[in-house]
Amino acid sequence: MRAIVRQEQALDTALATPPHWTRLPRSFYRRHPAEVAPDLLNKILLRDDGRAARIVEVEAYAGSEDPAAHSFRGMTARNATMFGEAGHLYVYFTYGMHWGSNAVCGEVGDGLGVLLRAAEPMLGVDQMRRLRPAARRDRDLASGPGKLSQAFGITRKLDGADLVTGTGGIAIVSDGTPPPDDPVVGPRIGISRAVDYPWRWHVPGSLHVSVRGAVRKR
DNA sequence: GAGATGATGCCCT
DNA sequence: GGGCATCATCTCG
Repeated sequence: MRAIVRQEQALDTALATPPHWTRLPRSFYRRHPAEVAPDLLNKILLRDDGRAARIVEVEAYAGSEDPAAHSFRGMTARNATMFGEAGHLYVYFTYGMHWGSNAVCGEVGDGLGVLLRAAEPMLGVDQMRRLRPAARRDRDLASGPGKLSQAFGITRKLDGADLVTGTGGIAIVSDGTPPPDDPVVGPRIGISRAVDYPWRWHVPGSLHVSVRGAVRKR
């Protein structure tokens, strides 16, 4: 309990550092991920040590209506967080080496989420560089789901963290920048089922997205 | 228990 | 644009 209080205070400190950053309400996440995802563009992923990056690319995953979603076949030990309360972080491990970060959406039991695919580093960039020695340029620090998770130190330990309150040491906040009016919409990446769902969005012109132009094949 | 398979990233060309 | 690294999780038996 005391640890939770410390974490929330730490987030408050981080929120106070750049003025006027605000939390998102829980209701923001209690919608279909295809609505939440584009609204997450230009929001800010924030850690309690001050690391911050603007979200520039996302994908929606829609539970039982989406064969590509981890939650498609129902709840398992791995994806249980995805079936919990909206606004929490669902973290999974894949390809034997990469972590993926999702914001849980909808209502309890739905298994809906938005994969955070790429972000533009804003604060704490030195720390991100230390965690991502392979990145040659700053645009490589978080230009992919695995890279983003690595730059933010996101592992299984953060599965279930509350992105609304910051409990767990990570949150998504707003600096008042609205989502883009004209986000780039296209097919999702790195999946083999339901590849034609146009559920990937990114900020037009951003140099920090995972793939620009042509869609990656699989 | 074994076998298959990824919501990928890196490096090289 | 392609090869490869590398293992948790799921599924089936």
